[in-house]
Amino acid sequence: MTRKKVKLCYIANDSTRKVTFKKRKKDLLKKVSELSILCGIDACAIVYSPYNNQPDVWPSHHEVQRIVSQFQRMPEMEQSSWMVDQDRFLRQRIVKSNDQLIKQRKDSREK
Amino acid sequence: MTRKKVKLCYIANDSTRKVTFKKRKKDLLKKVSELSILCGIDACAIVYSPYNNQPDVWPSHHEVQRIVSQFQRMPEMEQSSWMVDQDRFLRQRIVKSNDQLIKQRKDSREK
DNA sequence: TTTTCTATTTATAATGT
DNA sequence: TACATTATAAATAGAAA
Repeated sequence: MTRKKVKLCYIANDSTRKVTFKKRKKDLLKKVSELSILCGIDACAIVYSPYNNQPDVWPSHHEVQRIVSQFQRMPEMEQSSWMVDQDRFLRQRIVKSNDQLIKQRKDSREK
Repeated sequence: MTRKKVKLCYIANDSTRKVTFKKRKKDLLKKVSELSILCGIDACAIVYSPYNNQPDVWPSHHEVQRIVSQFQRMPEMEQSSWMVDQDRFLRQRIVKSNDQLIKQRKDSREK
């Protein structure tokens, strides 16, 4: 993208790929942060890599958990708006169950 | 950032904020995609907004589910390596519980 | 309102140390 | 190997349509 318009495909060279990863990951997380602040919205990113056992995330691990569970409460089917009014009872059970999990994790941390 | 070095804080004006959101969200998801392709890694992003009921995500909803469940199986406490060997039973219960939730959702979809 | 334009800032690939 | 520099590509804020 500079000195040469890079082709968007897997970087074969190990050290080049690592350097690119580190730089782009940093800038990506910065962008997530900026979007969230500028627009006052919830956003998160999770980036796995062979260089860390743990993924790099934005914002904190804890906040990602919150946003992710919000995401998981809205099953894929709702997107296409089939079953929207059906199955309400079951979805409520899922939400409740998720809340319990979150509480469980919280308790576990505090222990 | 151009014509003026914008201050990194909540954009008060509604229409400006919406325009900025749409542009930056598009570019953010593009960046996630590029990082993933260039470096051959798993990454995902979830962006909520008041403009859509559903969050904007990258990659597909289904892939985000996969990455997110990978994330959730690695509790926060493991990061700081306190309680790593403690509390194993409880964590297993959480994982199991989570698996049940996923199965529940799957069943719900298939119903 | 939303889209297009563009001056300027930001990101970044290659190179240097 | 990792960090600093720099020339160029990409993103973008504000204005104009």
